[in-house]
Amino acid sequence: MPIKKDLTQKQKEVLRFIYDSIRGNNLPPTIREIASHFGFKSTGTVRDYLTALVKKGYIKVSANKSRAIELVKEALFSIPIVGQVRAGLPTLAVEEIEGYLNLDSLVFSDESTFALRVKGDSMIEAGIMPDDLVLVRRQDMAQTGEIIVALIGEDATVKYLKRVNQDYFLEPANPVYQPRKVDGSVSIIGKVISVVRRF
Amino acid sequence: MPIKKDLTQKQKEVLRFIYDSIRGNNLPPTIREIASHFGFKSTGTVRDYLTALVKKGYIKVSANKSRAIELVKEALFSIPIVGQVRAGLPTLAVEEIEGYLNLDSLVFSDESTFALRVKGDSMIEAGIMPDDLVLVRRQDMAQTGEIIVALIGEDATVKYLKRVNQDYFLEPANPVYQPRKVDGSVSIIGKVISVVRRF
DNA sequence: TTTTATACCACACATATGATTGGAATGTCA
DNA sequence: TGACATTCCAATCATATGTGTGGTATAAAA
Repeated sequence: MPIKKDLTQKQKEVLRFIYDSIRGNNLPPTIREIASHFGFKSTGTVRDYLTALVKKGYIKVSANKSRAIELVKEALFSIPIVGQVRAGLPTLAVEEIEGYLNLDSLVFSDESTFALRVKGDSMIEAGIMPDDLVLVRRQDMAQTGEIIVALIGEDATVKYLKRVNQDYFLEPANPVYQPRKVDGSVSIIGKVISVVRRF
Repeated sequence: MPIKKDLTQKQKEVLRFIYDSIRGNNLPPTIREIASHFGFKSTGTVRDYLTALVKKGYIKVSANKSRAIELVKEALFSIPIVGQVRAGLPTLAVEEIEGYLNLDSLVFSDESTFALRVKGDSMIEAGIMPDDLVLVRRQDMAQTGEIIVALIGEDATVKYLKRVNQDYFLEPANPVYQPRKVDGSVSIIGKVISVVRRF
Protein backbone atom coordinates (compact mmCIF):
# COMPACT_ATOMS: atom_id res chain seq x y z
CA MET A 1 0.00 0.00 0.00
CA PRO A 2 2.49 2.58 -1.09
CA ILE A 3 1.54 6.15 -0.56
CA LYS A 4 3.99 7.57 -3.00
CA LYS A 5 5.09 5.76 -6.06
CA ASP A 6 8.29 7.47 -6.88
CA LEU A 7 10.59 4.89 -5.37
CA THR A 8 12.53 2.46 -7.47
CA GLN A 9 12.28 -1.22 -6.69
CA LYS A 10 15.69 -1.27 -5.05
CA GLN A 11 14.94 1.81 -3.03
CA LYS A 12 11.79 0.12 -1.81
CA GLU A 13 13.81 -2.87 -0.73
CA VAL A 14 16.21 -0.70 1.21
CA LEU A 15 13.34 1.15 2.84
CA ARG A 16 11.74 -2.15 3.67
CA PHE A 17 14.93 -3.36 5.29
CA ILE A 18 15.11 -0.24 7.39
CA TYR A 19 11.52 -0.74 8.39
CA ASP A 20 12.05 -4.39 9.29
CA SER A 21 15.11 -3.51 11.24
CA ILE A 22 13.27 -0.96 13.30
CA ARG A 23 10.26 -3.14 13.91
CA GLY A 24 12.18 -6.34 14.43
CA ASN A 25 15.26 -5.22 16.31
CA ASN A 26 13.86 -2.07 17.83
CA LEU A 27 16.84 -0.40 16.25
CA PRO A 28 17.49 1.28 12.94
CA PRO A 29 20.38 -0.25 11.01
CA THR A 30 23.82 1.23 10.58
CA ILE A 31 25.03 2.05 7.13
CA ARG A 32 27.26 -0.98 7.16
CA GLU A 33 24.48 -3.24 8.32
CA ILE A 34 22.49 -2.16 5.31
CA ALA A 35 25.48 -2.68 3.07
CA SER A 36 26.18 -6.17 4.29
CA HIS A 37 22.52 -7.17 4.08
CA PHE A 38 22.40 -6.27 0.42
CA GLY A 39 25.94 -7.30 -0.34
CA PHE A 40 27.05 -3.76 -1.08
CA LYS A 41 30.78 -3.44 -0.83
CA SER A 42 30.85 0.29 -0.30
CA THR A 43 29.22 2.46 2.30
CA GLY A 44 28.92 5.05 -0.41
CA THR A 45 26.30 2.90 -2.07
CA VAL A 46 24.17 2.98 1.03
CA ARG A 47 24.65 6.68 1.30
CA ASP A 48 23.28 7.03 -2.21
CA TYR A 49 20.16 5.15 -1.19
CA LEU A 50 19.71 7.09 1.99
CA THR A 51 20.03 10.43 0.28
CA ALA A 52 17.49 9.29 -2.29
CA LEU A 53 15.06 8.19 0.40
CA VAL A 54 15.57 11.43 2.26
CA LYS A 55 15.01 13.48 -0.82
CA LYS A 56 11.83 11.63 -1.59
CA GLY A 57 10.54 12.14 1.88
CA TYR A 58 10.51 8.66 3.30
CA ILE A 59 13.14 8.94 5.96
CA LYS A 60 15.05 11.47 7.94
CA VAL A 61 18.66 11.10 9.00
CA SER A 62 20.59 13.06 11.58
CA ALA A 63 24.18 13.94 10.90
CA ASN A 64 26.96 12.31 12.88
CA LYS A 65 24.66 10.09 14.88
CA SER A 66 24.76 6.35 14.66
CA ARG A 67 21.63 4.58 13.47
CA ALA A 68 19.87 7.91 13.20
CA ILE A 69 17.46 6.87 10.49
CA GLU A 70 13.88 7.82 11.17
CA LEU A 71 10.82 6.75 9.25
CA VAL A 72 8.87 9.78 8.20
CA LYS A 73 5.30 10.39 9.37
CA GLU A 74 2.80 8.30 7.53
CA ALA A 75 5.46 6.21 5.93
CA LEU A 76 4.92 3.15 3.92
CA PHE A 77 4.06 0.62 6.51
CA SER A 78 1.84 2.06 9.17
CA ILE A 79 -1.72 0.96 9.16
CA PRO A 80 -3.90 3.20 7.07
CA ILE A 81 -7.25 4.29 8.39
CA VAL A 82 -9.72 4.17 5.60
CA GLY A 83 -12.86 6.18 5.82
CA GLN A 84 -14.59 4.21 3.19
CA VAL A 85 -13.78 1.22 1.11
CA ARG A 86 -14.34 0.90 -2.57
CA ALA A 87 -14.33 -1.95 -4.93
CA GLY A 88 -10.69 -1.39 -5.71
CA LEU A 89 -9.57 -3.42 -2.74
CA PRO A 90 -7.06 -4.73 -1.96
CA THR A 91 -5.57 -1.66 -3.51
CA LEU A 92 -6.43 1.22 -1.27
CA ALA A 93 -6.68 4.49 -3.06
CA VAL A 94 -4.76 7.30 -1.48
CA GLU A 95 -7.72 9.60 -1.26
CA GLU A 96 -9.49 7.20 1.01
CA ILE A 97 -6.85 7.17 3.65
CA GLU A 98 -8.10 9.23 6.52
CA GLY A 99 -5.10 9.12 8.73
CA TYR A 100 -2.75 6.71 10.30
CA LEU A 101 -3.13 4.68 13.39
CA ASN A 102 0.13 3.79 14.95
CA LEU A 103 -0.51 0.65 16.89
CA ASP A 104 2.95 -0.76 16.81
CA SER A 105 2.94 -4.04 18.57
CA LEU A 106 -0.75 -4.15 19.33
CA VAL A 107 -1.23 -5.37 15.86
CA PHE A 108 1.43 -6.97 13.83
CA SER A 109 1.17 -4.56 11.04
CA ASP A 110 1.73 -6.80 8.13
CA GLU A 111 0.41 -5.31 4.98
CA SER A 112 -2.85 -7.19 5.16
CA THR A 113 -4.09 -5.28 8.17
CA PHE A 114 -5.85 -1.97 8.04
CA ALA A 115 -8.21 0.09 10.11
CA LEU A 116 -11.65 1.14 9.02
CA ARG A 117 -13.74 3.88 10.49
CA VAL A 118 -17.22 2.64 11.12
CA LYS A 119 -20.17 4.51 9.77
CA GLY A 120 -23.65 3.87 10.99
CA ASP A 121 -25.07 2.06 13.95
CA SER A 122 -25.79 -1.34 12.51
CA MET A 123 -23.43 -3.09 14.91
CA ILE A 124 -24.30 -1.10 17.95
CA GLU A 125 -25.38 -4.07 20.04
CA ALA A 126 -22.00 -5.65 19.45
CA GLY A 127 -20.43 -2.60 21.01
CA ILE A 128 -19.25 -1.16 17.71
CA MET A 129 -20.35 2.43 17.56
CA PRO A 130 -20.32 4.98 14.78
CA ASP A 131 -16.84 6.46 14.35
CA ASP A 132 -15.11 3.56 16.04
CA LEU A 133 -12.05 2.17 14.34
CA VAL A 134 -12.15 -1.50 13.53
CA LEU A 135 -8.89 -3.26 12.78
CA VAL A 136 -9.35 -5.55 9.86
CA ARG A 137 -7.20 -8.42 8.77
CA ARG A 138 -7.70 -8.92 5.10
CA GLN A 139 -9.01 -12.35 4.20
CA ASP A 140 -11.72 -13.56 1.89
CA MET A 141 -13.02 -16.32 4.10
CA ALA A 142 -14.50 -16.24 7.57
CA GLN A 143 -16.19 -18.43 10.14
CA THR A 144 -19.80 -18.10 11.03
CA GLY A 145 -20.23 -15.90 14.07
CA GLU A 146 -17.24 -13.74 13.28
CA ILE A 147 -17.50 -10.05 12.66
CA ILE A 148 -16.42 -9.32 9.15
CA VAL A 149 -16.07 -6.52 6.68
CA ALA A 150 -17.91 -7.13 3.46
CA LEU A 151 -18.16 -5.20 0.30
CA ILE A 152 -21.60 -4.72 -1.22
CA GLY A 153 -21.11 -3.01 -4.50
CA GLU A 154 -18.91 -0.13 -3.51
CA ASP A 155 -19.89 0.06 0.11
CA ALA A 156 -18.02 -1.53 2.96
CA THR A 157 -20.10 -2.84 5.78
CA VAL A 158 -19.27 -4.40 9.12
CA LYS A 159 -21.54 -7.30 10.07
CA TYR A 160 -21.75 -10.65 11.70
CA LEU A 161 -21.37 -13.57 9.33
CA LYS A 162 -24.08 -16.13 10.03
CA ARG A 163 -25.00 -19.36 8.37
CA VAL A 164 -28.48 -20.75 8.00
CA ASN A 165 -28.64 -24.10 6.29
CA GLN A 166 -26.62 -23.64 3.11
CA ASP A 167 -26.87 -19.88 2.99
CA TYR A 168 -24.70 -17.21 4.54
CA PHE A 169 -26.08 -13.97 5.85
CA LEU A 170 -24.68 -10.63 6.89
CA GLU A 171 -26.39 -10.00 10.15
CA PRO A 172 -26.40 -6.61 11.84
CA ALA A 173 -26.31 -6.22 15.60
CA ASN A 174 -29.23 -3.84 15.60
CA PRO A 175 -32.85 -4.95 15.29
CA VAL A 176 -33.61 -1.93 13.17
CA TYR A 177 -31.77 -3.49 10.27
CA GLN A 178 -32.39 -6.70 8.40
CA PRO A 179 -29.95 -9.52 7.61
CA ARG A 180 -28.83 -9.72 4.06
CA LYS A 181 -28.09 -12.85 2.17
CA VAL A 182 -24.58 -13.28 0.83
CA ASP A 183 -24.80 -13.62 -2.91
CA GLY A 184 -22.67 -12.74 -5.87
CA SER A 185 -22.78 -9.04 -5.15
CA VAL A 186 -21.20 -9.49 -1.74
CA SER A 187 -17.54 -10.13 -1.14
CA ILE A 188 -15.82 -10.65 2.17
CA ILE A 189 -12.71 -8.57 2.45
CA GLY A 190 -11.61 -9.14 6.00
CA LYS A 191 -12.20 -10.07 9.56
CA VAL A 192 -12.50 -7.62 12.41
CA ILE A 193 -9.79 -8.37 14.94
CA SER A 194 -10.05 -5.37 17.18
CA VAL A 195 -12.07 -2.29 17.98
CA VAL A 196 -10.51 0.95 19.12
CA ARG A 197 -12.36 4.02 20.24
CA ARG A 198 -10.84 7.22 21.43
CA PHE A 199 -12.47 10.01 23.37
CA MET B 1 5.36 -13.29 35.38
CA PRO B 2 8.93 -12.73 36.38
CA ILE B 3 9.34 -10.78 39.53
CA LYS B 4 11.51 -7.78 39.09
CA LYS B 5 13.70 -6.33 41.73
CA ASP B 6 13.18 -2.84 42.86
CA LEU B 7 15.01 -0.02 41.25
CA THR B 8 16.66 2.79 43.08
CA GLN B 9 15.45 6.28 42.39
CA LYS B 10 18.43 7.06 40.21
CA GLN B 11 18.14 3.83 38.31
CA LYS B 12 14.53 4.71 37.64
CA GLU B 13 15.60 8.05 36.29
CA VAL B 14 18.09 6.45 33.95
CA LEU B 15 15.53 3.92 32.79
CA ARG B 16 13.09 6.71 32.29
CA PHE B 17 15.57 8.59 30.16
CA ILE B 18 16.16 5.52 28.02
CA TYR B 19 12.45 5.13 27.65
CA ASP B 20 11.92 8.76 26.73
CA SER B 21 14.74 8.58 24.27
CA ILE B 22 13.25 5.60 22.51
CA ARG B 23 9.75 7.00 22.48
CA GLY B 24 10.73 10.53 21.69
CA ASN B 25 13.63 10.14 19.32
CA ASN B 26 12.81 6.70 18.00
CA LEU B 27 16.31 5.83 19.01
CA PRO B 28 17.86 4.45 22.16
CA PRO B 29 20.60 6.65 23.60
CA THR B 30 24.30 6.01 23.43
CA ILE B 31 26.22 5.62 26.63
CA ARG B 32 27.65 9.06 26.23
CA GLU B 33 24.26 10.59 25.58
CA ILE B 34 23.09 9.17 28.87
CA ALA B 35 26.20 10.46 30.59
CA SER B 36 25.85 13.96 29.28
CA HIS B 37 22.16 14.10 30.11
CA PHE B 38 22.82 13.31 33.74
CA GLY B 39 26.10 15.16 33.90
CA PHE B 40 28.12 12.01 34.45
CA LYS B 41 31.74 12.56 33.60
CA SER B 42 32.61 8.94 33.01
CA THR B 43 31.12 6.37 30.71
CA GLY B 44 31.86 3.86 33.40
CA THR B 45 29.13 5.38 35.50
CA VAL B 46 26.60 4.73 32.79
CA ARG B 47 27.86 1.22 32.38
CA ASP B 48 27.21 0.66 36.07
CA TYR B 49 23.63 1.74 35.61
CA LEU B 50 23.13 -0.36 32.53
CA THR B 51 24.47 -3.49 34.14
CA ALA B 52 22.21 -2.87 37.11
CA LEU B 53 19.19 -2.45 34.86
CA VAL B 54 20.11 -5.56 32.91
CA LYS B 55 20.55 -7.60 36.04
CA LYS B 56 17.20 -6.47 37.33
CA GLY B 57 15.51 -7.40 34.12
CA TYR B 58 14.45 -4.05 32.75
CA ILE B 59 16.62 -3.79 29.68
CA LYS B 60 18.72 -5.90 27.37
CA VAL B 61 21.91 -4.74 25.72
CA SER B 62 23.80 -6.26 22.84
CA ALA B 63 27.55 -6.26 22.88
CA ASN B 64 29.51 -4.11 20.49
CA LYS B 65 26.48 -2.51 18.92
CA SER B 66 25.74 1.14 19.19
CA ARG B 67 22.52 2.16 20.90
CA ALA B 68 21.65 -1.47 21.41
CA ILE B 69 19.53 -0.93 24.49
CA GLU B 70 16.22 -2.70 24.39
CA LEU B 71 13.39 -2.27 26.81
CA VAL B 72 12.24 -5.58 28.15
CA LYS B 73 8.58 -6.14 27.57
CA GLU B 74 6.29 -5.60 30.46
CA ALA B 75 8.82 -3.10 31.71
CA LEU B 76 8.14 -0.15 33.91
CA PHE B 77 6.36 2.00 31.44
CA SER B 78 4.01 -0.17 29.54
CA ILE B 79 0.48 0.24 30.61
CA PRO B 80 -0.58 -2.25 33.21
CA ILE B 81 -3.90 -3.92 32.74
CA VAL B 82 -5.61 -4.14 36.03
CA GLY B 83 -8.33 -6.65 36.53
CA GLN B 84 -9.69 -4.89 39.51
CA VAL B 85 -8.92 -1.75 41.33
CA ARG B 86 -8.63 -1.41 45.03
CA ALA B 87 -8.56 1.49 47.34
CA GLY B 88 -4.79 1.54 47.30
CA LEU B 89 -4.66 3.61 44.16
CA PRO B 90 -2.67 5.29 42.79
CA THR B 91 -0.30 2.57 43.90
CA LEU B 92 -1.19 -0.47 41.88
CA ALA B 93 -0.52 -3.68 43.67
CA VAL B 94 1.40 -6.13 41.56
CA GLU B 95 -1.03 -8.93 42.13
CA GLU B 96 -3.74 -6.96 40.44
CA ILE B 97 -1.90 -6.55 37.19
CA GLU B 98 -3.42 -8.86 34.70
CA GLY B 99 -1.04 -8.34 31.84
CA TYR B 100 0.42 -5.61 29.80
CA LEU B 101 -1.00 -3.79 26.91
CA ASN B 102 1.62 -2.42 24.66
CA LEU B 103 0.06 0.54 22.97
CA ASP B 104 3.19 2.49 22.33
CA SER B 105 2.31 5.72 20.70
CA LEU B 106 -1.43 5.24 20.71
CA VAL B 107 -1.38 6.50 24.22
CA PHE B 108 1.30 8.56 25.71
CA SER B 109 1.93 6.16 28.44
CA ASP B 110 3.00 8.42 31.17
CA GLU B 111 2.76 6.82 34.51
CA SER B 112 -0.70 8.12 35.12
CA THR B 113 -2.30 5.99 32.45
CA PHE B 114 -3.43 2.45 32.87
CA ALA B 115 -5.87 0.01 31.35
CA LEU B 116 -8.76 -1.53 33.16
CA ARG B 117 -10.67 -4.58 32.14
CA VAL B 118 -14.36 -3.90 32.31
CA LYS B 119 -16.61 -6.16 34.27
CA GLY B 120 -20.34 -6.09 33.84
CA ASP B 121 -22.62 -4.57 31.30
CA SER B 122 -23.51 -1.29 32.93
CA MET B 123 -22.04 0.76 30.07
CA ILE B 124 -23.23 -1.41 27.27
CA GLU B 125 -25.18 1.33 25.52
CA ALA B 126 -22.04 3.42 25.38
CA GLY B 127 -20.41 0.61 23.46
CA ILE B 128 -18.35 -0.57 26.40
CA MET B 129 -18.82 -4.28 26.72
CA PRO B 130 -17.80 -6.75 29.40
CA ASP B 131 -14.12 -7.67 29.04
CA ASP B 132 -13.27 -4.58 27.04
CA LEU B 133 -10.17 -2.71 28.04
CA VAL B 134 -10.64 0.92 28.90
CA LEU B 135 -7.62 3.18 28.95
CA VAL B 136 -7.75 5.43 31.93
CA ARG B 137 -5.89 8.62 32.57
CA ARG B 138 -5.63 9.09 36.25
CA GLN B 139 -7.20 12.29 37.49
CA ASP B 140 -9.49 13.14 40.35
CA MET B 141 -11.66 15.63 38.52
CA ALA B 142 -13.83 15.26 35.47
CA GLN B 143 -16.37 17.11 33.39
CA THR B 144 -19.98 16.22 33.27
CA GLY B 145 -20.71 13.93 30.38
CA GLU B 146 -17.33 12.24 30.47
CA ILE B 147 -16.90 8.58 31.08
CA ILE B 148 -14.97 8.09 34.24
CA VAL B 149 -13.67 5.41 36.53
CA ALA B 150 -14.80 5.80 40.08
CA LEU B 151 -14.04 3.91 43.19
CA ILE B 152 -16.94 2.94 45.43
CA GLY B 153 -15.46 1.40 48.49
CA GLU B 154 -13.10 -1.13 46.99
CA ASP B 155 -14.84 -1.54 43.67
CA ALA B 156 -13.94 0.26 40.51
CA THR B 157 -16.76 1.19 38.24
CA VAL B 158 -16.97 2.79 34.83
CA LYS B 159 -19.78 5.30 34.47
CA TYR B 160 -20.85 8.56 32.95
CA LEU B 161 -20.42 11.53 35.21
CA LYS B 162 -23.56 13.65 35.18
CA ARG B 163 -24.57 16.72 37.05
CA VAL B 164 -28.06 17.58 38.19
CA ASN B 165 -28.33 20.90 39.95
CA GLN B 166 -25.64 20.80 42.60
CA ASP B 167 -25.27 17.07 42.71
CA TYR B 168 -23.13 14.74 40.68
CA PHE B 169 -24.23 11.28 39.65
CA LEU B 170 -22.61 8.19 38.29
CA GLU B 171 -24.89 7.24 35.47
CA PRO B 172 -24.77 3.85 33.78
CA ALA B 173 -25.45 3.40 30.09
CA ASN B 174 -27.89 0.62 30.69
CA PRO B 175 -31.48 1.18 31.80
CA VAL B 176 -31.29 -1.89 34.01
CA TYR B 177 -29.09 -0.01 36.44
CA GLN B 178 -29.77 3.11 38.47
CA PRO B 179 -27.68 6.26 38.74
CA ARG B 180 -25.83 6.69 41.96
CA LYS B 181 -25.19 9.94 43.67
CA VAL B 182 -21.57 10.94 44.21
CA ASP B 183 -20.99 11.29 47.91
CA GLY B 184 -18.15 10.82 50.31
CA SER B 185 -17.87 7.13 49.58
CA VAL B 186 -17.18 7.74 45.90
CA SER B 187 -13.88 8.91 44.52
CA ILE B 188 -13.04 9.63 40.92
CA ILE B 189 -9.80 8.03 39.93
CA GLY B 190 -9.62 8.69 36.24
CA LYS B 191 -11.14 9.46 32.92
CA VAL B 192 -11.67 6.93 30.17
CA ILE B 193 -9.75 8.05 27.12
CA SER B 194 -10.03 4.99 24.94
CA VAL B 195 -11.67 1.63 24.57
CA VAL B 196 -9.92 -1.35 23.06
CA ARG B 197 -11.46 -4.68 22.30
CA ARG B 198 -9.74 -7.63 20.73
CA PHE B 199 -11.29 -10.64 19.16
C1' DT C 1 33.28 -7.56 60.38
C1' DT C 2 33.22 -8.73 55.68
C1' DT C 3 30.76 -8.59 51.68
C1' DT C 4 27.88 -6.63 48.41
C1' DA C 5 25.44 -2.99 46.06
C1' DT C 6 25.32 1.74 44.79
C1' DA C 7 27.20 5.76 42.74
C1' DC C 8 30.49 8.15 41.00
C1' DC C 9 35.52 9.31 38.63
C1' DA C 10 39.83 9.13 35.27
C1' DC C 11 42.04 7.33 31.45
C1' DA C 12 43.00 4.42 27.62
C1' DC C 13 41.92 1.35 23.75
C1' DA C 14 39.77 -0.88 19.83
C1' DT C 15 36.49 -0.60 16.58
C1' DA C 16 32.08 0.62 14.96
C1' DT C 17 30.29 4.11 12.33
C1' DG C 18 29.30 8.19 9.56
C1' DA C 19 31.58 11.24 6.23
C1' DT C 20 34.09 12.22 2.07
C1' DT C 21 36.30 12.11 -2.39
C1' DG C 22 36.52 10.25 -6.76
C1' DG C 23 35.18 7.14 -10.19
C1' DA C 24 32.38 4.12 -13.48
C1' DA C 25 28.45 2.00 -15.92
C1' DT C 26 23.72 2.43 -17.24
C1' DG C 27 19.54 4.45 -18.38
C1' DT C 28 16.12 8.42 -18.80
C1' DC C 29 14.54 12.65 -20.43
C1' DA C 30 14.43 17.04 -22.54
C1' DT D 1 23.31 15.39 -27.62
C1' DG D 2 23.87 16.79 -22.74
C1' DA D 3 22.17 16.96 -18.10
C1' DC D 4 20.74 14.09 -14.64
C1' DA D 5 19.34 10.21 -11.73
C1' DT D 6 20.42 5.54 -10.43
C1' DT D 7 23.40 2.05 -8.91
C1' DC D 8 27.42 0.37 -7.83
C1' DC D 9 32.89 0.47 -6.40
C1' DA D 10 37.56 1.75 -3.79
C1' DA D 11 39.83 3.97 -0.31
C1' DT D 12 40.50 7.12 3.37
C1' DC D 13 39.42 9.99 7.29
C1' DA D 14 37.46 11.64 11.63
C1' DT D 15 35.01 10.60 15.39
C1' DA D 16 31.35 8.33 17.75
C1' DT D 17 30.89 4.60 20.63
C1' DG D 18 31.39 0.40 23.40
C1' DT D 19 34.66 -1.67 26.41
C1' DG D 20 38.24 -2.30 30.02
C1' DT D 21 41.08 -1.32 34.06
C1' DG D 22 41.41 0.69 38.23
C1' DG D 23 40.10 3.79 41.41
C1' DT D 24 37.11 6.41 45.70
C1' DA D 25 33.27 6.85 48.83
C1' DT D 26 28.99 5.52 51.12
C1' DA D 27 25.62 2.57 52.88
C1' DA D 28 23.20 -1.59 53.55
C1' DA D 29 23.26 -6.55 54.16
C1' DA D 30 25.18 -10.96 55.73
